[in-house]
Amino acid sequence: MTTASSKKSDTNRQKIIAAAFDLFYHQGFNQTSFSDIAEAADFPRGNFYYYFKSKDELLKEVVQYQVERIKQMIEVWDRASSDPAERLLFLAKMMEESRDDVVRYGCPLGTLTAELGKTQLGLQQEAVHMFDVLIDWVSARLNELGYADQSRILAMHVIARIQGVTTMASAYSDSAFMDYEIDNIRAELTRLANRDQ
Amino acid sequence: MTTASSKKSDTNRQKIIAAAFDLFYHQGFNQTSFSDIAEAADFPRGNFYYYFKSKDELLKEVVQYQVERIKQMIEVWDRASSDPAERLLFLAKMMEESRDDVVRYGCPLGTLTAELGKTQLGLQQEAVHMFDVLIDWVSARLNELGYADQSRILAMHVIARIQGVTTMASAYSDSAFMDYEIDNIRAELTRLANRDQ
DNA sequence: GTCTATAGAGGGATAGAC
DNA sequence: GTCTATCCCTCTATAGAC
Repeated sequence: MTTASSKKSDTNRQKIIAAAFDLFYHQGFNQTSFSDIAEAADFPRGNFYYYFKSKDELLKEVVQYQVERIKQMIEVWDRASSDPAERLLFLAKMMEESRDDVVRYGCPLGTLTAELGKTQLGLQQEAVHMFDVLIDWVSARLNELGYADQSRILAMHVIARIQGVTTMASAYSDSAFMDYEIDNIRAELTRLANRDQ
Repeated sequence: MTTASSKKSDTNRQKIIAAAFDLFYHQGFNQTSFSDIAEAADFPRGNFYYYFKSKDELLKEVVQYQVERIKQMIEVWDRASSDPAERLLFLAKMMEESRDDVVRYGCPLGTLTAELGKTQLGLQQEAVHMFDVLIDWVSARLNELGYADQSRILAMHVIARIQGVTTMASAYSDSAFMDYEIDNIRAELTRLANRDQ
């Protein structure tokens, strides 16, 4: 069967992937067991291997799921404005909306790639695809603003700024610091947009 | 015995703590087993509980060990200059010196607190003491530069900048980005020192 | 296609011989 | 004070009943 099917097992797969993403975020990848996932997604523990070849395979699908979610988020931004400067400011809005989760658990992208970077480099390379989507988009906007060959490293700089904020805000459970830095980042995005190159 | 002793068991303790710090950094806390530590510090696995009550207890001592090391690093900086602006620039030098390790494994402070923040908040609070030492010191220097009540949040900002760089540089194994951002941070430290408040 | 049972390895922690 | 042996638990993964 080559066409997309919509069997019950497919919706189960989706439930498992969504539950796994939340658990990886809240507990870490290596600290999340099949039992945890089975309980959260409400299926028998042993069924896992009917849906996925291995835990690594699950991670790859979780990453793909999150990549799609990030792309959808960006599509919403792009529909809301066609001005590159305005579009970039949605990064600050994203930080505001995820504030409480970030203060409690850190950034789902940053903490996952950091964990996997220790001893699971292959999986880290998969997880980095989540960052790629954001960086590609920021880079494209900066390119429109005239930054040309500097756009990619500046995009990484912007994402790094955000990562630093999430790390310290969650280390100290400090929402006020997060708010303070969201303003700082909004200001830097505005400065980037207004400075002629 | 109330006076400090220097038995063989004390040097063994130190060996274990140093080995555990390296392993926690390279593998993560929860991914490091007693077997790993015993092998690295060359002592029998079962002896662990002669030296430490539990793995949590070991972590606390590892944090204290690292706190002392950071304090020693700062003492060297303070001896090398008495000018607050010059002193702050040692943060950039620190990044240069740890560059290769950071690109490979991330920041030992940031990745440890991020891991523990997921499900071991008590241990995270211990680990954050490592950040406290740096932030207190940066804050004191900014205070000398006239930032008064802003000095603490600006100190957190500076450390957050560094954290963001380590996260992205290690996610992408990108030394060039790290170098680029070390220059950025050096520039920001200089700006902070020169702007009158 | 769904589930139970369990294998096999490795984790933290303990008891007790020397 | 040092080390061996081992307990009990949980983990990933598999075999095979239904």
